[in-house]
Amino acid sequence: MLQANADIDTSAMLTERQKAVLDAALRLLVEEGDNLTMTAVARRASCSKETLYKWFGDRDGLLTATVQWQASKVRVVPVDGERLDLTSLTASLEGFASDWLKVISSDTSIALNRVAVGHAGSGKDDLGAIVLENGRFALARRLKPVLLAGKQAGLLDFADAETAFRSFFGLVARDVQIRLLLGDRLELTEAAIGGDAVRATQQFLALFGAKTGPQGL
Amino acid sequence: MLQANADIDTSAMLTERQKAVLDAALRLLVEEGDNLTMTAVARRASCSKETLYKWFGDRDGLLTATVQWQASKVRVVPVDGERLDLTSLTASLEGFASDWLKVISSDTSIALNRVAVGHAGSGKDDLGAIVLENGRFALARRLKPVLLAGKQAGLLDFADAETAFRSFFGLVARDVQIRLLLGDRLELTEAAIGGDAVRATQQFLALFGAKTGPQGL
DNA sequence: GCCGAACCGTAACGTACGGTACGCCTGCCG
DNA sequence: CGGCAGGCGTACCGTACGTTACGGTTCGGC
Repeated sequence: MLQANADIDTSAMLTERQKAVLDAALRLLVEEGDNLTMTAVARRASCSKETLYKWFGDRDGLLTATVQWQASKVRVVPVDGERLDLTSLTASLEGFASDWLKVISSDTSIALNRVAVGHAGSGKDDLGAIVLENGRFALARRLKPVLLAGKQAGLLDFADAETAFRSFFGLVARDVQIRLLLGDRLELTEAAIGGDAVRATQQFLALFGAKTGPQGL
Repeated sequence: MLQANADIDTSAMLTERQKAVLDAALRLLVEEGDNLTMTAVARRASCSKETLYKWFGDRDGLLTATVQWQASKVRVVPVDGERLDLTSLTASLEGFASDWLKVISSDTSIALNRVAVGHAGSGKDDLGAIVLENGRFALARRLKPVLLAGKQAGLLDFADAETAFRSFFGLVARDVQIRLLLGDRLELTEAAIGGDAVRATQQFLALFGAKTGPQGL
């Protein structure tokens, strides 16, 4: 389930003009939320509605193209799972936590998640699946190799990488995402994010750190 | 901020008929999502649209009344913070975790959160604030006395009840709520919820349990 | 039995918006 | 230079839905 083949890179077959149009739609989505109109997109992008329909089919097509376009912009570099000690593992986890908090508190992420959640009710399109695939599941794909390497190096101890990841996810995100989506003002400064990242990492290490660590004497 | 005086009990000044109408609207909200029409509500509730407008002002008024009505139905009993030992504290925490997972995975909670998130973008009404107030913040109000009692009894150790609560929240909910809101199929059986509740509680105790516990010899 | 208020059912109105058609301009190709 | 494909701007259509108006019905009070 939840395949949604959202990982095939559709951004390759987009002309520069089309990308510009999608960027305009994205900005408008951040400003207006789901109640953006085709006319507004056309005006903002300085193109005609007919072009929008020719390129994207209908309104839902434009929305999914916009979401996929944003997703394609944050492709990530695979981590190099080489020589791992406790400090490098800690740094890596803190980096993931900090990045993730920055993402989910960004304006565009909030706007995208809002429309995806709204559309998830009436299953017209797969916005929810796309967002999930490029958000939470992409994060898991990136983080799990690190966790497994940490286990291999004897630094971490867990039975299942999936459950370990989900606990890390919970420790990092806590109630932040749902509060932001529900409109709670909750300014996350750079410093607060950094603090949360080290706290979450410490807690995760306390839960899943191997008993036979460097302090094992 | 986020006051939204959503805790004044408006359900007292509702006639039985009005409650029935709101129940119909609620069921319809679960089925149809945010795209429910006034006509549909009137038909389902066997009342006239004129009555809907007379009672609730406009569509947004009906929506907020529905959300508040649902919120008023889950008023909770205050816990008795008496004689607390580790087993009773554990049981209490597991109860909170299990209840919370049951709530956020229920159809009505998902539907309500979906519309509230959708409306949070364009601040026409305060659905997001209401849901937040009766969801996450109500849980905090109920749980914090337990945490403080646990600290008082020497069973827990934390500096700030708020941050301790948020960690507990993260350990319990993890990625469940956002996945459900985004439409991920994710059936939580009674057994799975129970297992998650004990796991989350154990992890929380591992993080915040006092070092000088019953095993302190 | 009668009155008025509340309410039901439904028809009607206004508008916003998705979707389409058409005229015009511009740049490319032969 | 003529045609033409692509694209802009805009006017237009159809429809769904929020909102209002109105006639008919029930019901409590005198």
